[in-house]
Amino acid sequence: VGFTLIKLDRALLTAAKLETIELQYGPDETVYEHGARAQFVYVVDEGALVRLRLLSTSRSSTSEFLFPGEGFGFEIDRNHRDTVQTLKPSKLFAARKEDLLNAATTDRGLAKLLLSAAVGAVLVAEEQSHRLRTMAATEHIALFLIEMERRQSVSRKIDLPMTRYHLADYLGVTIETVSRVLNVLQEEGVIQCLDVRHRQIIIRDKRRLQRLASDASDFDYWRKRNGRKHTTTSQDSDLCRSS
Amino acid sequence: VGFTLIKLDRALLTAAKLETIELQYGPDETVYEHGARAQFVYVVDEGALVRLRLLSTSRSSTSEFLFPGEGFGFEIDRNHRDTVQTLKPSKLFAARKEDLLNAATTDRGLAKLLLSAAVGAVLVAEEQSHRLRTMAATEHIALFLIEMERRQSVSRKIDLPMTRYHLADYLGVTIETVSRVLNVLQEEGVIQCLDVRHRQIIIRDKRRLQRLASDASDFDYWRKRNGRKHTTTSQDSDLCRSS
DNA sequence: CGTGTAGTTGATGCTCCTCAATTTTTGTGG
DNA sequence: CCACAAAAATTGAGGAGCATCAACTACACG
Repeated sequence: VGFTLIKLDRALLTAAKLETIELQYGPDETVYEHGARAQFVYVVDEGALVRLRLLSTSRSSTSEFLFPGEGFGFEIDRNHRDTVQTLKPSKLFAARKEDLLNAATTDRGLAKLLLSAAVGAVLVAEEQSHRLRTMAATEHIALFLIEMERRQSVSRKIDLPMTRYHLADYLGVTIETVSRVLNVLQEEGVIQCLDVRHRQIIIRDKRRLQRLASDASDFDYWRKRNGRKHTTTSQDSDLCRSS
Repeated sequence: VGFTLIKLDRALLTAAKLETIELQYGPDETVYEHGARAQFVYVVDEGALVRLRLLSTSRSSTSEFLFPGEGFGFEIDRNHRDTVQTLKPSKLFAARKEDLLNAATTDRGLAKLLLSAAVGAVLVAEEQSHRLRTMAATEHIALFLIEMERRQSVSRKIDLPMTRYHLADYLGVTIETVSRVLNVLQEEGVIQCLDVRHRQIIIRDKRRLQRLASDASDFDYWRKRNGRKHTTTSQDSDLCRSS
């Protein structure tokens, strides 16, 4: 799954042949904030970023994470509705939104690409809604790990550049739950954590992880405390082999 | 909030000046199914519909409800990814997707409208994700009622044409929870149900409902069972008067 | 070496789901 | 119009799943 407030990507900006500016950021810097003028659109070249909403009183809500090749920042209105921050040192390409829109009015192929990008972003956002409605914490985290592996293409090793807070806000659970689930996944040998902060992970049993992503009802992080709940000895009920 | 897989609406189709077909449906009929060829885009003229995904094993997941003036059915790919069904007798206008796209290539204003519609759909879908992440059942249902009132413009009286199943799948809770919450809202005098099936509702205390939509921690449907939990006498904590 | 931040771990119980029984409504044929 | 069955909605008991709060550990950075 790619992403974003209109799913721009590197291919789109290349197709548009726009003048681009190269931007370098350190860790934990803000690219733009909620309310800022939306003059540019961006594509990630290196690094990792997070797109979020600042909420009134309580904590923020993470909309998505951004990796190389993925774009963000396109708005129809004059101002940004979200905030984007770097998670580690990052390199971006920025192009003027006006230039992109102008190019789209003359180049029909580009206009169609732009529309496809927007429709793609709707599909991704609706998929996320669907997951939040139906998936339990363990399933959700398992699926997240699988997608992180796909998006980072550095085979098998996953780098989680975000904090537990970002991760928890994105998945709709608490940081404690994320911590516990990752811990049990490691104890069970499904994943292996390389560093102390558990931000580098290797998937050891991808099949199992995929099964957990579609149904984790026989696998929960409190199992060790309570003992099992389903004693039906169905440790591999073959019904969910969808993906 | 309007909606949809690219937020088409009546204004957009009018602007496009396309040839449209008028369609009449009875209750519980299917407009199109998942996988069907996506040849047309639609706008609701009368009635109410539901857009959903059919899931593999378990029950379906409701993406949104559609009311007069709202559009649906736009796809970039050749096939529909969702299913749309009527909730009651409905009248639709349909236009050829090809005609719309062709019109957009010659009319730049229309192309921009189309793009705006798509970006608007992203915003709505992300808002929905945000709610599913952060809101509790009572808050979610309260907000749903408020939005239904806004969208139906027939002042104060809300018509809920969907079943409890659709409602529950849309909000990410069970039908029992929906039933219980509506019941307590009625007992508390916040709403009043006109018919036996609780499908016609009048909002009696909109302020209270708005407060519940942003924080229902001092109001829950099991309060009568357990007694209160927060005895802090903060019955109107003015901090959230955002909308 | 303290201080701060990120993350873990444990105890407790709220929130809501699950399952089952019941009631109400709708639809159908006599 | 009235049985009858099927569907929709309500209601209750009980407990699963996860949040909350608090204490704790480990590293990072002056």
